[in-house]
Amino acid sequence: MESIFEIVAEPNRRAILSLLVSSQQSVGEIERQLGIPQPAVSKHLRVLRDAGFVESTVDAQRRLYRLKPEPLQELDAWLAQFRRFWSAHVDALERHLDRMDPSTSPKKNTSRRPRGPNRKRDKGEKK
Amino acid sequence: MESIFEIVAEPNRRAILSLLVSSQQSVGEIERQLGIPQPAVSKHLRVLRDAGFVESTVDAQRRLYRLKPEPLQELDAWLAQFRRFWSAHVDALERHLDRMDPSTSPKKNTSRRPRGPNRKRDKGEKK
DNA sequence: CACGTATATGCACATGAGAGTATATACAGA
DNA sequence: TCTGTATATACTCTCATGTGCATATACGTG
Repeated sequence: MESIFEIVAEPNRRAILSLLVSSQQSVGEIERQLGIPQPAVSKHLRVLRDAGFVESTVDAQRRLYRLKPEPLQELDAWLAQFRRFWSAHVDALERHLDRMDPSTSPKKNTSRRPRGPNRKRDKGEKK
Repeated sequence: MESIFEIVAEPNRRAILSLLVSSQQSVGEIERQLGIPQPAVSKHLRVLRDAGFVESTVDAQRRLYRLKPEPLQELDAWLAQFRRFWSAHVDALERHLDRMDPSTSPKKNTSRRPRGPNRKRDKGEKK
């Protein structure tokens, strides 16, 4: 199991992660809430822990699992390269709609669209 | 091939997406830049197109592929549920560092930890 | 029309991963 | 120590998927 992307590709693992975002859970609690057989839960948790998505502490016979942020932030970092791209698309869509029906887009500027060489989008992101 | 997560789990597909973020490319250009055999490129592009990650236009014998934003935004939307979580972790780290060495963190608040009701950890959280 | 280029597809194959079942390990309580 | 609970692991099976290779299709040019 190589990349964090493959880890997250599994639906049950995504469900587990979504469960853990609210609070830590024991294996049994995860099992009951998701309806996944216990060995499957343990195996997925194993994968998630090896990849750094979760960590566990021991509470008697129970193991309490909780989220760790780093791998998810890595995902976010990979996705970041596309944000500039799709915000540009939103801009284009807005301009398009603006041309078709001015009443449907926000009234920020009722007149012409602000063309020119400097269109600042990207809300302060670096680079 | 079900979910957008499985689509993105494949390293070559991620490479293709990253290539396309700068500009549209033909199959041959992708092939050369990534060193992937042409049938493999075509197959991955097929998967990406079926999932809505890319679209293509015909230019003589070439097909020019370009990115589409929606599936990537879906990924982003899924990740969104964890942002609150990891920003809370950053806060905790800041508080921790603040306690250890006040000079390393910004001077916004010099006093004790300010967040009042924010401090409810999930210690007693159960059902 | 024949040929070269560009891309897509069909097929066989190997590999890896998730599911299911059974079992092992750890712990608490009587 | 025996028993029940909680979790982990081992093993097998099945299936999907990526790859390689060959080939098909599409298009432009001479």
